[in-house]
Amino acid sequence: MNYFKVVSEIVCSEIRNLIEEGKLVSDLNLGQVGVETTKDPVHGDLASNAAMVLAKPAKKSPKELGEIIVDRLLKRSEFEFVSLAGPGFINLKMVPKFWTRLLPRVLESGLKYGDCDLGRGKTVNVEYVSANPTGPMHIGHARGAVIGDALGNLLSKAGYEVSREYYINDAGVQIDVLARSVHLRYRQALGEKIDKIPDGLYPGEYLKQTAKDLVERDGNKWCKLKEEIWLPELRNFAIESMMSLIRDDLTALGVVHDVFTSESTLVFNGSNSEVVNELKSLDLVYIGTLKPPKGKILEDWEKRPQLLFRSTKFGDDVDRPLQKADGDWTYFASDIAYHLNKFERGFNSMINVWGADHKGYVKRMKAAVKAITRDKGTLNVQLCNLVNLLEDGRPAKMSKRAGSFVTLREVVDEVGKDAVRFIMLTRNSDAPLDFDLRKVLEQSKDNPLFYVQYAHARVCSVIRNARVSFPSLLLDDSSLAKADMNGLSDPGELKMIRELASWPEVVERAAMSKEPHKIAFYLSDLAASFHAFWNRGNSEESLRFIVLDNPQQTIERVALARAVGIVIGSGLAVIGIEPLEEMR
RNA sequence: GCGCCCGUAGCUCAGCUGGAUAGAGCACUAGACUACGAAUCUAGGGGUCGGGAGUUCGAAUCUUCCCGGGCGCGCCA
Repeated sequence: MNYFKVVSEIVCSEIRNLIEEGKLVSDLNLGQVGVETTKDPVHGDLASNAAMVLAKPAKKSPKELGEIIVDRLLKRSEFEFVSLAGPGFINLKMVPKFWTRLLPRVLESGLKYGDCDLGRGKTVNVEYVSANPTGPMHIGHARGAVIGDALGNLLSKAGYEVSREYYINDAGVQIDVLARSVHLRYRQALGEKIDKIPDGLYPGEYLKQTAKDLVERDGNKWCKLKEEIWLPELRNFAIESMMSLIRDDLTALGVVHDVFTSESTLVFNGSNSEVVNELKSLDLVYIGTLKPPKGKILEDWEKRPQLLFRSTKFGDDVDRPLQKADGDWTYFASDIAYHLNKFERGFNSMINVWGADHKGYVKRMKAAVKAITRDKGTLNVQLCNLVNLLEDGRPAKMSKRAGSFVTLREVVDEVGKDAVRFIMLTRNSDAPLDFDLRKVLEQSKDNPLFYVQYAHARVCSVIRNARVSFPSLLLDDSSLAKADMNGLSDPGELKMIRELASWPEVVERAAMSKEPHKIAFYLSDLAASFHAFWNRGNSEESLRFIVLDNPQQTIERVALARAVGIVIGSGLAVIGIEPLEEMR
């Protein structure tokens, strides 16, 4: 149920009637006809562009056509007024009842209100976080984690079957480095004196625990052996240990995944060579030499023939190497195999949430997906930009522990997971974001999470107080849904209802553009309308939610408040936050 | 040099995928509490939407060229 569509359909059906009656030419395409909200209330609630977009094909001026359509719409009971304005807008003001009858629907649907069938049950794979298993997560990872998680929630609200996935990059040389770093800490744990972590190894203290766990499991078994002997086992042990760290971090943030796919498993199964053979058979692979990039000095550049994928055939700027000089597959080759693997598991539609530093990688990956799925699969990449961690407007001090950065865990412990989640969604994902550790704890409207939660808490407070003032009234959702809502006619009330009415549209738009931050913006707006109306009750008692001498009005206002609460809850659910009943 | 992203109020940003007089918050100014929780709200000033040209009924939005900023640019992941 999306009222934009309802009204748009009313307009279209009247136009179709006019066509049938021969008053308009028959070959009009109504696809562009729609309605939108108006900025200025004097223009009514909604405005349709019908007269403007159809003027040319109808061979009439927008004004002429508009008058014909307006004439028809005036006969309908849904509108309080219909008028032609400006360059040809058809302004529509709905009768209050059109809005108020929405409330029972919200109350009955509960948190499901706003769900839509945009996805029509189609499956979509959302891959996010995929942080290298070489250490705990930091605040930058958290942004991708939250965006991916919220996007998953959003798409499933919009009717998609969502699978959430984490790709474990456990095959590259960085894992060897990790294993060596663990071995060093391991020897240290067994009493060897280590003065300084050599360059090129991970210095993080978190590896001490991993080493301790290894000692506990295996004693000094790996201590004196050659690297060739211990490397494979320590790799596995280290990956396991790091992934358990990361899983703990994700849990602390409330981020979930359905599937964890390991790169090394794919490599081990030969998926990489398979996929390259596949590309060869499609004649998309050749041995060639790339030109050195211009405008960038590469000291160690040498001309070298390489195994290249013809990504330029699919819109990339240059062809891309699949194999390294030492014969290993490039990360790109693995990634092609991985995306084919996703496709073969039934995901035609794939979304990856990546850090903005992977921007240069997007074209080649899209090209590869196009090639390997023979254009049946689509890849969509959501890039997320940097997070600047601040403290009172200044860059936050880095953790004192050597070789460490501010970990996600430290931030979550400091401000809570809900604050992290909400703030991560207060900016478009590809814009850099300031995250101020002080501000997110402030109990003021500077802090959007607080502002939204406060509105929800006030809703709960209204209901609690109404039960005390009117012990005999039934104020559960289904009873409220039966109330006659005709008393709701104040502009502030109707504004809130219109906003509630637009929630399904907001969900649909956010899902279409894959921008979960739009949900956060919407919630702030809705909260503002609620706070505004609330405050008018301070100076004008008749505008309070609870009107002591008027139980009927109280019921209707409580129903409205409750509906606001439901929609806030529904939006917070997308973001992954539990609404609060009180804030004391 | 090439590719992508960005430039909107003093600051931080929205702007519903081309709509009417471009909007919020912060800051500034002036107001509203014997409280349905004032942790909030109301009002006011503040703009050549980086610049020029184009597309059309109509452009912050689309095209193009400049200016300014960010990121990326074999064998790292």
